Amino acid sequence: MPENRTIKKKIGTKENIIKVSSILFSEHGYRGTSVRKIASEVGIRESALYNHFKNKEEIFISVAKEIFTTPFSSDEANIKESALRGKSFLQKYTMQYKLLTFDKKNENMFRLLMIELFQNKELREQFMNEFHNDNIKTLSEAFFIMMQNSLIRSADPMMVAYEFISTLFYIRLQITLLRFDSSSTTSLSTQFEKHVDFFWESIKV
Amino acid sequence: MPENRTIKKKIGTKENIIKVSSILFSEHGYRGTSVRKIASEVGIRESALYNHFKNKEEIFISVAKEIFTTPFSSDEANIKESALRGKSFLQKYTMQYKLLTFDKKNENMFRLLMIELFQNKELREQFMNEFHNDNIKTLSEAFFIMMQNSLIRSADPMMVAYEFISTLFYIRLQITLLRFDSSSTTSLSTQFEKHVDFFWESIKV
DNA sequence: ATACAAAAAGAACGTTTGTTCATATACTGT
DNA sequence: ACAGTATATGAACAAACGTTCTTTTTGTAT
Repeated sequence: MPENRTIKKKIGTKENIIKVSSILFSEHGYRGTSVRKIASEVGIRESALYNHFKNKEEIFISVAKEIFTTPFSSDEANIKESALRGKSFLQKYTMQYKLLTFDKKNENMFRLLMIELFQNKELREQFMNEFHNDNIKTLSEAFFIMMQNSLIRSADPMMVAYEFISTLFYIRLQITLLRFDSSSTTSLSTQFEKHVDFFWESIKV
Repeated sequence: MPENRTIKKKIGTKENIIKVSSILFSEHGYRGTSVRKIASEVGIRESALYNHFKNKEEIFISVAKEIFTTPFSSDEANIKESALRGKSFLQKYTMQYKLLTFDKKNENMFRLLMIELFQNKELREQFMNEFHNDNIKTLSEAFFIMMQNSLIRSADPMMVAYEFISTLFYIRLQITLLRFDSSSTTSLSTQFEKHVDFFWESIKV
């Protein structure tokens, strides 16, 4: 059983299609990506695609599945403990967010999300629910704990979480935009840390 | 000379094309809008379009011009005075931003911007320059004045402006998303005001 | 080696796309 | 009323699109 032939050739065609498609979709969008382009990039004819997927939309669905499957905040259980550390919790959280921003795969998926957001109702709902609400939930819990322990001033935890996450999102969008044009992100890369500093000064008691 | 025939019929065809196109583009994007669809919506044949525009892209350019021509902050001169009023300046600024968010025309242009942002390099640059930097410039000036007059705590004015504008943007994006699906925005519509309140509490001295 | 299933190729299909061109109609100034 | 220009029409085009066939090749289990 020759597992992998030369270097890493014998990767399944189906996975290859998804991989190639995720790059193309995240660069040119759904409409801007033709099945012929996908096929040629995979190295097969377009008709061969249909041995693996029913149609183009099914390919997109397979790709889009990965948009929201981010292993973010793997340790939800011990939020209560880490939230007690106040600022360093925010720093850790932000660092994870920054990592996603610069991670090639997550970057592509974020770009795809932005491109198709207004073209795909399901994506819109997932953005509002999973992407937004999950983050708000996690953060507001942490802020609530900080308030209980008088680490930060009293306010609506959801509101504070909203304020915190919105800036993270905006930084991520700008960085993703710059990187799409291969522009320098040096002036923005420290924005994450500066945001935490500013925000902590804003809420600390 | 019969100026306007029945009600307001004799509006020029060219303006009509732009008007119709701006709606279609902002709903389905550039690729998702065909010249035939535009023509039929205007009430002419697709060939007649080419009497007014060289090609499809020229139509888009005419539409896209209106994205950044927002009569925002009409009174840039008296920023120094209004900034002295501290929080009420932020409230006024935010109210203008909120108005744009809910204004049908500006809403469409914002949506178009978001849809085409990753498909159009020129749009990306304009977003970073005009859309972002102009706002940062205006706001940072105001914050600088507030600091000079000890209305707010000392910090990098650009940084403070960035923090302030990023949340405005995020609220706008979410509202635009919800309104696109005709969903209720009641829970979000007060977010603008709450943001100003929270932010002022964060920076006031 | 043979048989069978999976995957790829090649050709073709019906649409839709943006655009062009020759022709017809409508409007405007003299 | 007439000429000239601007605008609309209808037909046609070449190219690209997603998809569906039939046929060939490949890989695998017996």
